[in-house]
Amino acid sequence: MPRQKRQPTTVEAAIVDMRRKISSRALSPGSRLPEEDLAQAYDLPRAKAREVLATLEDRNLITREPNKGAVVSAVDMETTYRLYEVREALDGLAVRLATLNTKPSDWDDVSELFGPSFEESLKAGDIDRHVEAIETFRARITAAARNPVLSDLLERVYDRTRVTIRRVALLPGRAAMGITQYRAVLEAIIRGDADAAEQRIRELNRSARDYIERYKDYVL
Amino acid sequence: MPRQKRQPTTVEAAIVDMRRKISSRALSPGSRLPEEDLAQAYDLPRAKAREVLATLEDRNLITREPNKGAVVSAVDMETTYRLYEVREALDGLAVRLATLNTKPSDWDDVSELFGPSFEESLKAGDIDRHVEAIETFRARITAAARNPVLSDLLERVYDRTRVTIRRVALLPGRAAMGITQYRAVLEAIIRGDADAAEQRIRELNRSARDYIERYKDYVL
DNA sequence: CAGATCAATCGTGTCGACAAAATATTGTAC
DNA sequence: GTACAATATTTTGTCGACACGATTGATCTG
Repeated sequence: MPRQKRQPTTVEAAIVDMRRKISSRALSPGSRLPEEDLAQAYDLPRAKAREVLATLEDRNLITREPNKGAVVSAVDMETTYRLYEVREALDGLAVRLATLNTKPSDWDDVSELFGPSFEESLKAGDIDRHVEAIETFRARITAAARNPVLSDLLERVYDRTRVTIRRVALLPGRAAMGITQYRAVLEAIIRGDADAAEQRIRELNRSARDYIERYKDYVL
Repeated sequence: MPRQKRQPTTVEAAIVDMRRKISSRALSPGSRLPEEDLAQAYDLPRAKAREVLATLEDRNLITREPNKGAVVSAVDMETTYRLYEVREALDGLAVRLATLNTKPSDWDDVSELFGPSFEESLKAGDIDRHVEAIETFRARITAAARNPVLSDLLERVYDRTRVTIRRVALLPGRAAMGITQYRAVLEAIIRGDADAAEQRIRELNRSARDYIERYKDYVL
């Protein structure tokens, strides 16, 4: 159950926060989510807490059963595989659009982020920092794509893969490989080569998916 | 407001039906959707009617304002354009997967549907039949792709383009062009050429989008 | 007649209460 | 101690009532 917080008070804010909590595993699969707890946590009336739950259910983040309540969904291997199939296509489009919509200097700060400090945080075992850099890059790509429909769908997919991403980053060799691949994507974007950029992020997703399949016992 | 129907009684059924009503313009943009009307129409308590509204809002089919209520959203040109950008990528993936997952004989019935009767229904001005054939084809593709995540996202996109599709089919020359293009897609699928099939449905979507842009005053 | 003010109405927002179902706990018998 | 039955508790489901905001229409005034 989420902890107290007296600020949000709106259904939208509660949904955003719950998505974050679920996709980051601050709430783990199987956790129960009583309406009353939600209502208290976000200072909402129970009717609105139910709206939040209905929305989360429609986003496939929780399942609800009549007279039993809501529990956080687990993501199985099959679904993860399907999520990555879709991600490959959507990320590809996002990167393509981002390349077409930006000029090289727009990526100066990301280049900085992907410089030596990218390896350092990894060597220091700071996975949080590593993942955060990647999330920043992806957020920038999504924004640069300037397609709200795409952003919306990608967020729905990310919400269901975020935890897996984190675990994949811990697998032997994966993070180092990721660094190389993300830099390759960024290089193509800066170079203005949309085809190459799309191709490279597709490869990146495929290789992440391969890792997940190979190490599924540790990741899921 | 939706008319009475004493069967569904479940939130899920109400959502499906409302999605259909909105995307088919049985409910036009700007229509108001009072909670009480929804509740009566589907024989639901008001609390569950609110869950339906919350879900429809999250799917971008309606907008709600505090103390005012819900109205059916209009889809503007900009959004339509973005929807088609995403469709191109998702349809491409769906067709690719469908090609890989099927054998030629799986498409016998669709071939029948896309035979001479395809032109006949158009010549007879039977747009409903024409559009229905296309929807059947797309449903088959989605099912053959065997990716629930993809199906889910595509439905969300279709819900927001369905009306436009219908109107595009009425534009001069578009339907005839569509017939050729859909047949080309089907041919590539049957031939087992996933690359060609994906390329062709992407072209199809692009050309539909071009039509929409050219005739936007009549379509939106 | 224009414009402001007020009243009535409609629909949402919120609360409280309780029924109904599922689950957990306790009690009892063997 | 186990198995089963009865009971208590928890949580969802539903209803009714009413406050509040927004909108509409009527009335009054200059």
